[in-house]
Amino acid sequence: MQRQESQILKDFELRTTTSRSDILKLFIKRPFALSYSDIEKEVAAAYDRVTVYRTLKTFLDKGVIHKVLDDEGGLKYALCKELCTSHDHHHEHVHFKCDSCGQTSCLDDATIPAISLPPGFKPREVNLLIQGKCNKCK
Amino acid sequence: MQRQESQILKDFELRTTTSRSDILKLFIKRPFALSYSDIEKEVAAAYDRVTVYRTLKTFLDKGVIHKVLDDEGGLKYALCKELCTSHDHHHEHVHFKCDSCGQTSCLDDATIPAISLPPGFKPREVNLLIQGKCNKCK
DNA sequence: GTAACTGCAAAATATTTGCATCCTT
DNA sequence: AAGGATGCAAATATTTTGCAGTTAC
Repeated sequence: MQRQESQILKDFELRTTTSRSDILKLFIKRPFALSYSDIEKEVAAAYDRVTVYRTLKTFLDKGVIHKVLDDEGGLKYALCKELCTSHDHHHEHVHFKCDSCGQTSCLDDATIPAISLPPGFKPREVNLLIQGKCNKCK
Repeated sequence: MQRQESQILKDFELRTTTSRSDILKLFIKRPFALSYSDIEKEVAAAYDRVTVYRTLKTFLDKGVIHKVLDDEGGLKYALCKELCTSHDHHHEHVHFKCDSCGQTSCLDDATIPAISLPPGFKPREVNLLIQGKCNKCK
């Protein structure tokens, strides 16, 4: 069963406002990473640019969404999985960006094998971005 | 022996200009990834912003440097290894960003183990960003 | 000499901040 | 009621484009 927007907001101790609900709905509706401008385009009629910026920042701070690296340098964002709460976070992200359709999706199943680092290096977080052809565009 | 700037430019069939040489020197001098503004700061007195943008773009296009993902979303750049030429490119990048000193370095030795992708996905390029403490800051 | 490169000005984009007003709790 | 959230205006920051003058080959 899919979590409802309002429930998510409550879980993260955020006030329920229409802009937050609407932006959250976007993330639920689209199962891949969204950039700021993707979001802006969808809600521009309803909300101010600044509100979108601030909403995303709040979501990031609270851990509702996480950053997704993009090869172009622009950040994208995606919903954290059910498992993530403010206290318990996943720090391994595997994302796949399709060269054809341009969509970036989270590969929840793929785990990152241990990388042997040079002596003295201590990993805290790992981000893996794979680019290529996705299963729909091959 | 270290490659000279002018030799690198020749190798990539680029005209030798002072701005290109100077920016290339920066990359040689500093063995970690530089952001646009890192570079701008160093050469602002000598060259126009636009020249820096265009020089980086040219270097990227020709394969002299490659993009380095950054957790903040901003792009960084680093020299490609000796092995890379316009024709023969490495498509696996492992980078380590230190939480303390903020420096991002290429881990040339580390290779990325094969990731098992869902059926239908074909990888072309892989970028791995590890964040944590580097060997100097532990 | 000629195509490529650079600098300057300006346009186009992107992001942030201050403040008054409105809304959720 | 009170603090948080929003919208608007405007300040900043970032990146791109056009064009005329300069330079490497």
